[in-house]
Amino acid sequence: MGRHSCCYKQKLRKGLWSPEEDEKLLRHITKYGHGCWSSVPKLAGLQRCGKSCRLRWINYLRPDLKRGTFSQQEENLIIELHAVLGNRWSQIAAQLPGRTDNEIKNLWNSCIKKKLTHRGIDPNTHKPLSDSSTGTTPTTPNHTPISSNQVHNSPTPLSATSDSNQMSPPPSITAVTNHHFPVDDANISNSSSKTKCPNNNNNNTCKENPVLAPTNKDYLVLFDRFLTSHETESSTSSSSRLPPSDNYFHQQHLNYGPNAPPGGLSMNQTSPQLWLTQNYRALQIMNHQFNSNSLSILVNPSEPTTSMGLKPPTSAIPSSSTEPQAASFGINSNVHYYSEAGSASSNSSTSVSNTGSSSSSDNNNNNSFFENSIFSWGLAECSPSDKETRIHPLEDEAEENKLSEYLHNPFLVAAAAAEVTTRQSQSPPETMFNEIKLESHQFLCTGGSSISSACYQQQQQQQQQQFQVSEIYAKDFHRR
DNA sequence: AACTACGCCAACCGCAACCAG
DNA sequence: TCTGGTTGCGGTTGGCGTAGT
Repeated sequence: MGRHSCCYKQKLRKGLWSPEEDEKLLRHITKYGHGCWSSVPKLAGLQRCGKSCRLRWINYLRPDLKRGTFSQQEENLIIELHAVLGNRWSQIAAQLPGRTDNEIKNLWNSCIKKKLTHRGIDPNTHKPLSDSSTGTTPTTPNHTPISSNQVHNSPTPLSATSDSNQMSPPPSITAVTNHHFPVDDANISNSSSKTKCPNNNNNNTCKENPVLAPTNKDYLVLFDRFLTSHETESSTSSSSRLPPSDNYFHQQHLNYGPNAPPGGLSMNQTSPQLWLTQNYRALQIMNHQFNSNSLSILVNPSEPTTSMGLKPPTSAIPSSSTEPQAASFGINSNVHYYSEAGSASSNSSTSVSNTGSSSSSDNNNNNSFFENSIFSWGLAECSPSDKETRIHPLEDEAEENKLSEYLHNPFLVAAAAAEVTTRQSQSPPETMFNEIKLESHQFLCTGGSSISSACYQQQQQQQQQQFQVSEIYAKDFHRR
C-alpha cells in the first residue's frame, strides 16, 4: 500500500478538499482545461496530486453533474444495467447523464444491494436468492451478465415495491443529503433518510459551514416547492420575476437561512426561472430517462464515452469554429469540505461555482474574454504544442478578475441560463454536449457584462416560453 | 448528555490499459 | 520491443453525521 507515484515527489495534501482548493481547481480547469492531469496541481497552485485533482473534478466539480438523490427510475435503470454489465460502473454511469461511477457504485453498495437482497434477489446474479444459493456464485467477482429478459422478469422488481421513498414525490426532489444546506422543512426532512446538518432544528445553521450556498439538490427541493406553489400562483407573470439586482443570490441565501419564511422560498421572493434553469437540465435528463426504454440505450461500443462527461472536442468543435465552444456550470456548491481547525472557511461563498459559460462567436470584440480565456475542454486532445500554448499560469490578472467578476455575477448567470433554457426547450438537446453548446450561446446577448434592452425583452419572451415548458415538466413531475 | 453502532459518501489505493519516446 | 508516464477503473477505507440506547 502506498501513495500514487506522483504523491511521493512532494508533500501533498490528502483528504477532503477545501473551498479554496476547489476554487483553484475549478478556476484553472475552466480557464485552461485540465490537459495533463499531472500538471494541473502545479499550474493551479494546489498541493495535490493530479490523480486527486482529476477525481475531484470528475466526481464533484464537473459542470454537468446531476445532484440529488437517485430517482426510482434511475435506480431501476442501474439495476437493469448492472444485470447486463456487472460492476462496470463507468459504463453504467455513462447511461446515466450527470451521475458518476463513484456515485453509482456507492449507491449500489449502500442501498440497492440491500434492497435487492431484501426482495430476495441476489444482487450479484440478479436471480432469486433461492436460485443463487443452490449453486450459483453469489459473490463471484466474475459477474455473469444475464439477459434483459431476466431483468425485466425479475420476480420482485423494485419499482413495484412499497419502499417508503419512492414514487410520490420523487426522491430526487424531496431528499436532502450530503451537505449542510439548512432546509427546515418538515416535508423534506421526513422524506430524507438523513440530514447532515445536525443541531439546526431551530437556528438553521451548520456547525461546519454556517453560511452556505444552495446546491443543486437544494434547488431540486426548492423547485418542488415552486411547482407546488406555482399551481396556485400561475397567474404571476414570469417577466416580473427577473432578479432585481446583483444581490439576488444573497437574497436567496437569506431566504434559505434562519429568516426563511415557513416553507422556504415563495414565488414572490425569488426567481422561478432561476429555479427552472438550474433544474431544467435535471428535468431534461429525467424526462429523457423516463421516456427511454432503458435497455435500448445500452452501451454502444462504437461510440466511446467518457467519464468526464465531455465529448471529445475533435468531433464536436470545429477547429475554425464559429460554433460555441464552451460549457457552462450550474450551481455546484454542495461542498462537503474538510474541516480544519481555524482554517475552514465559515463562509463558503468563495466556493460557489456559479460560473456561467462562454461563447466563441462572430463577435470577437465582445466576447474576446471568453474566447480567449476559458473552457478549453478539448485540451487533452490537443497536440503537445497546442497544449503548451494554451496551458500557462494565470498571468493576466485583469482577465482573471474579469472571470471572477463574471463567475460571481449571479445576474449574468441567471439571465444567461434563462436563454439557454429557452433554447433547450425549443430544441431539445440530443446529447449532453449539445446542452453545453447550447448553453454557450447565452453570452451572445450579455455582451459579457450587461444585458441589452433588446435582449432583455427577448429574454422575457423566452422566459415566458420557458415557463410554459416548465409547467409541462412541472405537471409531469407532480404526476410522478 | 454520553456513548455506540450504523450508514453514507468522498477520497484513496492498486492495477491495468494506453501511449509516446 | 521496452520503458516510463498518464489515465481510467473498480475495490476499499476512513470520516462524518445520525439514530438508537
